[in-house]
Amino acid sequence: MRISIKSLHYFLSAAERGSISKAAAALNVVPSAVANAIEQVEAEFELKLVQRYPAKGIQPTAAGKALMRKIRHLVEEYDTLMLEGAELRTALSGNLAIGYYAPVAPAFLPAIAGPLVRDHPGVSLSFAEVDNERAQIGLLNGDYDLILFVAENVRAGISYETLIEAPPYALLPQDHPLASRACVEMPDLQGEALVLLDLPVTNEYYRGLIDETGAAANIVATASTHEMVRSMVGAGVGCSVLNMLPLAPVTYAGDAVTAVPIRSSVKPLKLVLGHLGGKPRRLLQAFTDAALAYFDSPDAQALIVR
Amino acid sequence: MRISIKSLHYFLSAAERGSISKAAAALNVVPSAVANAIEQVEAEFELKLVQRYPAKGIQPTAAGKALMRKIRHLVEEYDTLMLEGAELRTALSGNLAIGYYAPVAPAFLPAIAGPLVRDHPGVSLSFAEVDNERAQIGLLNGDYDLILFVAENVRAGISYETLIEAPPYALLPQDHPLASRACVEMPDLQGEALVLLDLPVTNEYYRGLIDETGAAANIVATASTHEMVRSMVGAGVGCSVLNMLPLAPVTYAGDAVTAVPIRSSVKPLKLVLGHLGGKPRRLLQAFTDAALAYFDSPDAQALIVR
DNA sequence: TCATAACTTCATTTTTTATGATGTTATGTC
DNA sequence: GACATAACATCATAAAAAATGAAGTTATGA
Repeated sequence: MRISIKSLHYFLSAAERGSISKAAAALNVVPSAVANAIEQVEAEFELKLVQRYPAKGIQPTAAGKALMRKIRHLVEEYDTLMLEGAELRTALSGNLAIGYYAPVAPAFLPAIAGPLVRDHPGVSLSFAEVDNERAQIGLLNGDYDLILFVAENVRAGISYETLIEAPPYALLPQDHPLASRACVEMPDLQGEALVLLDLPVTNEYYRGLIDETGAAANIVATASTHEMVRSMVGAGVGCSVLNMLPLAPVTYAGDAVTAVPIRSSVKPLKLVLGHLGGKPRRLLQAFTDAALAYFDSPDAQALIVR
Repeated sequence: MRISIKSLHYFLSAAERGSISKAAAALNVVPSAVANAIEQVEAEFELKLVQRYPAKGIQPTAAGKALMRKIRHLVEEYDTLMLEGAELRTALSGNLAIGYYAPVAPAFLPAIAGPLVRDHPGVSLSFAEVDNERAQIGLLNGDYDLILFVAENVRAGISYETLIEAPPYALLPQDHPLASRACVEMPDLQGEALVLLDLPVTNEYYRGLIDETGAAANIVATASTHEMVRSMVGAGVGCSVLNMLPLAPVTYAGDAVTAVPIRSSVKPLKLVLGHLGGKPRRLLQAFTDAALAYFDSPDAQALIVR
């Protein structure tokens, strides 16, 4: 790595123009700087690359011409890299890798992603559905540009913006006695058959909530996907406690379910957008802005129960 | 051209290893130099490219990984250039462009070129038959690596090695009265019909020689190719004065011709190998060596008449 | 002959890069 | 839980590289 790309560029510039001084003027440096670069390149390759004509200019030799082609190629590659780097930052294009832990994400991510990819040709998004831990690990080791996750046990080095705070709600079969209530409290669920979501963050969270009922919980089923829990409730297997609400009023099985807010002292879950801080790519910024705007709009209120 | 390829290389090295200190050890520099390069690259692209873990190492971000691929490509291109440059100098391969002004060149160039291309795969030679001026101009402006020409009016900047000195000889039809002589002098040709070679260097040269005959020359024909002159002589059109001799004893027309040395004060023509000085490519050096060896061997004596 | 336009050389200044010392942060061992 | 270790961070300083500017040299052309 003895010779700099700058010297190669100076050499090329002078060889192309057949003049050290013309090149120097074009490069905004003094001629001796260019002359120096030429000598440097010749010394590096140990070849005579230009013939000098004291008062007339210079002329590349046959070997010089052969090298010019190769150097021109390298310099173009360099310029391309710089351009691509600038684009990575400034252009709304390229791929954005997003990892998410948000069981109802299909209810809102399309609304955020849709306009972005529609308005900006060249933009592509990769979504990976993972658990809360994997999302954070993936962000930290460069698998994702951005993660959507729950702000519990946030790792050092991850910054985040809150998208929405989702308080727990009771999910009930439509014909359940409590379904017509405007609001319930945890003790109301005492003795009810419960179907719980069993995922890394959620199980701790729901256990804490269940403790408020005051008696041993009657957990009849757990499931690792949100929709399975919902469909269980729809089929009358039991009631559930969840935080975010899909927009569809019926389950996959076609049953209607009802969400009723829970009055509780247990804190809401915070759905956040995590990133690494520092200068973000423009595409990342655009996605972040779109997500924040979405969750700031009334549309997003349909995702929670209050 | 703000960021050097060295910094990019340092960045890449560290990002690939996930460690600044490991990279520094591999690059034989101090870790802070590598840390500096990373900051430089991040500043240049205005992007966060690596996540730093104080006591553990570093981890490229998604944007960092995207750039690593591009930088790796550039660094490889750079290494390739350096290698190609080294090869251009050291390897016996590539193309050598040769310009020549030597009417009997077909009699000896194949003997020089043949072994070279046979023994070294990857070597190719381009021969251009041009006049003495064009050969020199072509060397000076990089069209040829090497020229074979006559050392008359040699331009500044061209160095040369003498291959052979060719004294003038008389070319006679086989049945000419002078053909049996061991040696002639210019006055012997007085009154003879003459066929002369008319080319930039040669016409001046032969005029000077003809002046020695002492009387007005009887020039019955001139031609711009050596073989045309020879064939004219073979057909009995007249005698000629030439310097170099093809190995074939007969002309294209099938006639036998005889060469008889001329005792004269006019200096022989010097056939030389011209180049630009400075560090030559190895292929150029190899060709030069082969040419010098050939003209040093007894074979070459058959090309002149003494 | 002289002015001009190029290249060369070289001492000096400026900028960039590398070093080395010191501090901080996590890991793992006793 | 103290301590050794292995990383990265920071920063002043040293070393190296690049750029400048001032002569000097060599052709060209008026």
